Amino acid sequence: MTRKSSKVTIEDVARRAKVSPGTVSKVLNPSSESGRISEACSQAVRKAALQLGYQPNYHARSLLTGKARAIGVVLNQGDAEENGAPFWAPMFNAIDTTIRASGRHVVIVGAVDDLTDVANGLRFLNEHRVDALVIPGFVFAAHPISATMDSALPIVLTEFHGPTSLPVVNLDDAVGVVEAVTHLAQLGHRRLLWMGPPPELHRSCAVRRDAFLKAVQNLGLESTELCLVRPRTDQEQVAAARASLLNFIAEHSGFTAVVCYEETAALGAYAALANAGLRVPEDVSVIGFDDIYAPVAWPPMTAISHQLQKIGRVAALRAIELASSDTARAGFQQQIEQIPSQLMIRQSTATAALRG
Amino acid sequence: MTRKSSKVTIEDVARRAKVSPGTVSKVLNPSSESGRISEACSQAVRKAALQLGYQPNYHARSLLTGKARAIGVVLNQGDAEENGAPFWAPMFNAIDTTIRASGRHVVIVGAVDDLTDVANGLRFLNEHRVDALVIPGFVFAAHPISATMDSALPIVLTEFHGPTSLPVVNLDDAVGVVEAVTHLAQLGHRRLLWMGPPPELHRSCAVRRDAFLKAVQNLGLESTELCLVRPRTDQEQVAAARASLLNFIAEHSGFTAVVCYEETAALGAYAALANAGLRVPEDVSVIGFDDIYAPVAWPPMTAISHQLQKIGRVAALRAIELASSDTARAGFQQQIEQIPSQLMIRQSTATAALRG
DNA sequence: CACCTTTGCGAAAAGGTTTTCGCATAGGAC
DNA sequence: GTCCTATGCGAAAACCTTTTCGCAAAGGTG
Repeated sequence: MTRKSSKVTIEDVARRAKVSPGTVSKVLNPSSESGRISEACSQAVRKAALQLGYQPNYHARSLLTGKARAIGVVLNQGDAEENGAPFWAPMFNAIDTTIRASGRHVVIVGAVDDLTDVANGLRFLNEHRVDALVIPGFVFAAHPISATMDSALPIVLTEFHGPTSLPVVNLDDAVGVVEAVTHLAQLGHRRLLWMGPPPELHRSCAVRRDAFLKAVQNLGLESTELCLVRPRTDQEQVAAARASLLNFIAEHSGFTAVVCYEETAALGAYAALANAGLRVPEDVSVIGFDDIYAPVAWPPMTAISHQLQKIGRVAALRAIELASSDTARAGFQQQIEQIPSQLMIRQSTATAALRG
Repeated sequence: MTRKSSKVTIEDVARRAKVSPGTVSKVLNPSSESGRISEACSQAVRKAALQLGYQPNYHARSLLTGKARAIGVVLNQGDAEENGAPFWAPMFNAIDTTIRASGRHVVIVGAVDDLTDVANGLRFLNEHRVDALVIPGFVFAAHPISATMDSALPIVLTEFHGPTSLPVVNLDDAVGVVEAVTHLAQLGHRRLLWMGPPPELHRSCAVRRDAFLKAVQNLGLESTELCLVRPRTDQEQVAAARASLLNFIAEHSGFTAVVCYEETAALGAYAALANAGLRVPEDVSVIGFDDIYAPVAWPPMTAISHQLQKIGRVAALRAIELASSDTARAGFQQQIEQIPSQLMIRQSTATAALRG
């Protein structure tokens, strides 16, 4: 158990096992079929390596093979102000697990909205010679990747809706919304309320709202709409949604269920309904979107899941695939993967009350 | 703008600028004082590098210098079940920002509770020859680092309370609890309720509770205690806390404020109080701990911040420091940094009501 | 004019691994 | 006993950068 404190090289192992460095390499990387090794020799080498605590030098290997066996990931940290965007934690979780399961590792670069920072991160990833890249669409949209990146590097985009020939993994927002409306219809709800920011604000605002309106129409229901202002922080969003709905309730009535563009709006709805003396779900059912905060609301919130874990896993899988296929970049045909959003039914939805 | 698609080496640049590779290196890394370069030559090299889109090979450099200019980070992903522990997102955010600001990068390994996984990650980090390591205490406690890691590698622990000679960055749980009790006393509260798991469950359970009890005593207040069961998921914790408090209220009364071991308990308290017909904060004040969910509760929850960002930043700083000082490991004297938890006052605390 | 100093740049080694190529030895066949 | 083959292992090149050392040329001084 002699452990040389610092750097033990392949040569040290070779000396101890009384073989050549090349032989040690062959024993330790049985992949290459260039030359067989006797069992005795193999044993000796392995023993020496163990005794010396040998660990191959990652950089030497990567330098030679040209492969880093690493995948670069750019992550959206949101603003430093907000408490760190708990949003992408599940996604990173999935990416990391998937990539490490493939024997690779993750080199990560957090992207603040600051663009020079993004550029730095990308340059870094490129110098690192990672085998592939996973990039959130908003970063890609904002930064001219091609200028800094080796164009031969496989790239997978998440949540990107512009024109591109790169493989993309997107959330299909509409599926879950349709599920939600259907779920409400089955519970006997006839008059629904949509709460969300103006559709112009962002593509997803329009998509989710359109899906809602279309589903309502298809099922022969009625709907009203409450258009929200949208402050930046989560806390302000809750407060704004609450205030809006409270105003709205004072003048309108008749809806028995609310579907929200996002969770913070739904949390605001919880508060507004309580203040208006209405119970969730006995008087009004509420459905949120994203499914980060929903489980800890009371009652536990029925919500449409953003499927962050699934998106992360699929994106990582795609990246691994591209990284390993040497015939890579064969993908003339673009691959767009749509991950369906999914309704998670909890306890904020129930049979429609008879309200007028 | 001729961009050779793939690998352009320092030699290519040298050829184009009609100088030697060594000269190119000297121009591009002005750090080394071994030999001055004429302005004309410098210009030519820079131009050639730009035209070719040269980017130095990270692995070649690291192999030579023996330094990766990278810091390894092990992160607690919690169980795959839970939706990805939004908990550590702010901490990673801070670590990443700090490390990248120092010109290094982050090699990350997510630690599921699975120990063989941790071992793999650690081995990986070691092969990678990172310059320092940031490891959560629970991982360190569970895994015999010394066996796999080069012992010369600087390591910084976060949230570790066992005996060790390694530098540690911990949260000082007590400070915020004292602030919280003081805050309540100033608002006129005299009878407080503590809600938390049994103190034996975990060190932090005892520490926070003890701080609470001592503060109550010092300020001449009274307190009761509600001991909670603690299921694994956040959703179940909310439900359990709610049920417990609802029972408790039926038999006891007289407290005007609740201090909770964690946020999920506080969210449960919100729900229980509402169901019991008590308003927050008019009838009862509530204080939570961690400050992840607190901002989106309604009313926005006064909570003790776990200071994840600060812990991350300080740990990263310490790691960078150890990585750069070549005299490193000089630290005979252990450095324990205590980050004070901090009360974030929002709207779930108010002047004490007159309840009996 | 000769010699010395300074300045600018090239040559080459080092760093640790992988892999190809070729050599040597052992075993079998005739 | 000789020749051939198969098998096991060593030598050395290649990967790309950094850095030391030394050389050469230019400029200044005696």
